[in-house]
Amino acid sequence: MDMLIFKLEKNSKKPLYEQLYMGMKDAITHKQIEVGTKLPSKRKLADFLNISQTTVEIAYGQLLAEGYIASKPRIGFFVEEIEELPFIESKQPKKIIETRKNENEPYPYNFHPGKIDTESFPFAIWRKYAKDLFDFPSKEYLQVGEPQGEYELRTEIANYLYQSRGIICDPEQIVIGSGTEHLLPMILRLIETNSKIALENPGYSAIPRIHLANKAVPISVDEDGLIVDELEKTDANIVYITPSHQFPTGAVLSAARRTQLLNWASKAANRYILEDDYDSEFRHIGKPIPALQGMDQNEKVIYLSTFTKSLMPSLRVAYFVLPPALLQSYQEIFSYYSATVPRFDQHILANFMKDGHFSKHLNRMRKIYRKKHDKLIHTLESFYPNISITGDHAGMHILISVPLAKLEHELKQIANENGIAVYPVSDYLLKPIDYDQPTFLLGYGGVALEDIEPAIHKLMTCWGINRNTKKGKSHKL
Amino acid sequence: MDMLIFKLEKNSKKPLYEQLYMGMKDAITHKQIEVGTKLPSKRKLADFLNISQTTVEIAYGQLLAEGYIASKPRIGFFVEEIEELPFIESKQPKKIIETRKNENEPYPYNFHPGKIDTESFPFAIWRKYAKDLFDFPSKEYLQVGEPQGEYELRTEIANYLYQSRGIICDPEQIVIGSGTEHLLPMILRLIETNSKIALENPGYSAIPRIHLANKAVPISVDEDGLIVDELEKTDANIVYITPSHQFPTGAVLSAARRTQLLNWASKAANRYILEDDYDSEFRHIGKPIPALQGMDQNEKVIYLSTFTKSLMPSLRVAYFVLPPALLQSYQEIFSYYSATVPRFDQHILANFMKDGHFSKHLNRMRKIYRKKHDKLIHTLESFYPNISITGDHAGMHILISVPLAKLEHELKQIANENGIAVYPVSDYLLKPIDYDQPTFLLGYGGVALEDIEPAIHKLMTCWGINRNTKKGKSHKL
DNA sequence: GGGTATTTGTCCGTATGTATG
DNA sequence: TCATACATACGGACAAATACC
Repeated sequence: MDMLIFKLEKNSKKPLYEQLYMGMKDAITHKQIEVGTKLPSKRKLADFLNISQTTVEIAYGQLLAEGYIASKPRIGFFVEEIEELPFIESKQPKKIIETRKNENEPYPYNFHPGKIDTESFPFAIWRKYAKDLFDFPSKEYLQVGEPQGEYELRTEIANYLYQSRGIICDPEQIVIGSGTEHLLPMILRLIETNSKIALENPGYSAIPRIHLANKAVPISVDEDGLIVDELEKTDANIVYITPSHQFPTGAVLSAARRTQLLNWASKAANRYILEDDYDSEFRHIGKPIPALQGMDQNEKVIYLSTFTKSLMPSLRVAYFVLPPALLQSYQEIFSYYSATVPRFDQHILANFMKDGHFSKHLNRMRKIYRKKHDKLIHTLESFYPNISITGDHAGMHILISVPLAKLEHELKQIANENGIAVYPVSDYLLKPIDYDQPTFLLGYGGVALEDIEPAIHKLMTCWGINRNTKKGKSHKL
Repeated sequence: MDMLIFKLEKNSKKPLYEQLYMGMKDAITHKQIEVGTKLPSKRKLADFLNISQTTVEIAYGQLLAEGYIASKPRIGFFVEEIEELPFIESKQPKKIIETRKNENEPYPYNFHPGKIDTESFPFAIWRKYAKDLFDFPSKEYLQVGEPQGEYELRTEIANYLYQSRGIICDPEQIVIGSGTEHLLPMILRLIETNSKIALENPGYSAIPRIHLANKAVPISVDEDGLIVDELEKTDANIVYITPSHQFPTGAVLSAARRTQLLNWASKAANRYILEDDYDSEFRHIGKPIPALQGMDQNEKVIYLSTFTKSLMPSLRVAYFVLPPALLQSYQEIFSYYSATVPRFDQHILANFMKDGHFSKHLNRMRKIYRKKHDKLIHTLESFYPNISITGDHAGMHILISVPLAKLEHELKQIANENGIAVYPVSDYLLKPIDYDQPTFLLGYGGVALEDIEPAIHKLMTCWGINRNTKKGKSHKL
């Protein structure tokens, strides 16, 4: 062993013990030191290398923990037999084709309806809660958690739903999962294996694309929301609906339609309403629209929501609230499932909510989105009065219809080439609808406030829509 | 209308407009105002109630937004037609079943095969990576990520698979998701909508329980793993298999069966093999068993694995590796999906792996599990030679068969009452199999090293199995 | 039938208390 | 502590529909 030479650089950024540890580990794995060899004692090696005993001790300790060497107290350290994972020599050199998508946002102005404003996220607070959790970690949090999600988080969600949406529910009724898309199949399975689901048209496009293409029934939407008359003519037994702010048209399900829908559901035991309340937090005019669930006397509404818009999309926390009558069958069927959101994230979020940071954050974001909304509406109305706007008042996107004789995807292409991403409403159609004019979603969540006006001007310029310099008329409600 | 009396309390904590809104909403829903009635004008009502016009205006605006009333500009507000709400009298009052599991571990000795050793998890290092991520957070990480998962993590997984399992794949082939249970339906959909899946019997019980109950075909398992002859007699086109360490029997799929299985798959275009390599990291004797995927020349193997055993169950990170031929259809079908693991966790894990902590941790854990494994085997063999042990050599659990004339669930019950959790093999049966003797899974991941011997003694005592005090024979490899 | 005053919804500016940072 | 911003509430300007003479 005295043949081994370790290159230790005192000025390296790597600590000395790590250099020593790496050197010895390499020597052992490359069989430069025979198995069973006694290593030099801490004192000897420290003297030889002109470093402290402690440094050697740390390096040896690390090797010991990982099983490269074994310690015989008062005798010495000995090299262990290694069964490290084998390096399988492959015939061809390892070549991994780099086909990675460009991470850089290709569109300077991206009006994607799913983007949120990231400027105001309270990273510092979030980090504090993450840090707190790991500072005094519960080792139990490493193990698999409750299938419905952590009880602490479900409690906070129940409180939040009561205070902000008037929904009275017990944490037991809540099921947490990573994304609406993954909760839906659970709900479908829960109700009936051969359920037929009705969807809004246009509507949230991921739903039909995911599982249900063949069984999904499209139902039209007008300014009062889903046309329940149409639903009544189908044989669907489940309806997926966004009553507070129909996606993407922004329609609010009217009171008449609400009762009609609840009546429809009450007429058969296997009929259920899936209420997706995805962005109820952001209503720019008046109070939030009450949830359908609150009117439900017959346990026919399954309330579904997420933190995607209200906190961040990347956390992937969604949840649903089961009517008590469905609880038992849920527990029978899904006791073998496990919650899909990491437990640490669930507890970070739960603590974040518990201390009131979530509602504060919501208040902050409401203001920000309202400002962006107002700016966008104002820009469009002042300069482009020929463009009709629908679906404002709430959420993080609007719909615009432009008086042009081109196809939506042509206009989208033109916009894209000019660095602007817009999203044709036809992308959200389950069944074709003839729109009088090309219609697009403009999500303003991901566009900076100061970028909104320039972005709109650029968009209209590339579409060949002239700016109306006359002082625009005012916006009608 | 002048008959209606609204109780407005100026000093109430509820704002005036909300009191008015609630009052009118109640009146409308309870049919106290007839449909079509013209409501009093803003000014009239404001005068009458001695409040401001604006207050009335806001209340009317809210009712308008929710569709209880309609506005005819310059004429007035009119009550809309609303159906009566149904109310189905439920027989029993709604009561929520309090089913929260006791958070405290009810079993001092829990041999659950899914439990891991939590004592050695490097919380400090993990916290450091979490902290680093939030110290200089990329705001982009709040937005939705790539559907397949973060490229950085997929790169690390590809490197890891190459180095530890000899699997050559591109990060593009990897899809990350929260748990095997959620990735499986994706794979099934990818291959064929009407796929029929064959499962090992006994096998990972969650699989059939989750989606596939009616379509799943059980295939028997012997000491050489899945009996491929049986598979060939079915019309299944997908087989889910754990070749390296069959769950739960521990059998290794023999070389002969491997080629037979690959040949089976090559005989039809829609045949695929799902190789679940869930605990290949922990093999206690000899080199790791090579992955089936490495033998596959025909792009018929979809490799599936997770960090559940190797890191922690609660992180919920699983992934699969698609053969290049399936990549395109994946991207067509699932481009609208989003990855189900929070981006922050993905990056923490990626950085953790990048800096070598994952392989360090694996080396450390291998050593720990081997010690527990050896202790468990040694205890059983020394003191209870009548108990036959199978499925050792790898993973984090073994199977024991006890020479008792009782039913498995009776024995389980007895054990539970004595504070010991054991898991009958019948829990993992898709189709009943007659075992000569009651057989149980003993997972030693979650039992402390020093608890193993006392736990076994206590278990055997409560089952009435006597300790053999003769010095036990040595364990045969 | 035409002119005018009134009523109406809509829109806007502003004062006050309160919560937020 | 102080400044800011917002929710709430108030009064009034405007234009369209209506009623009245």
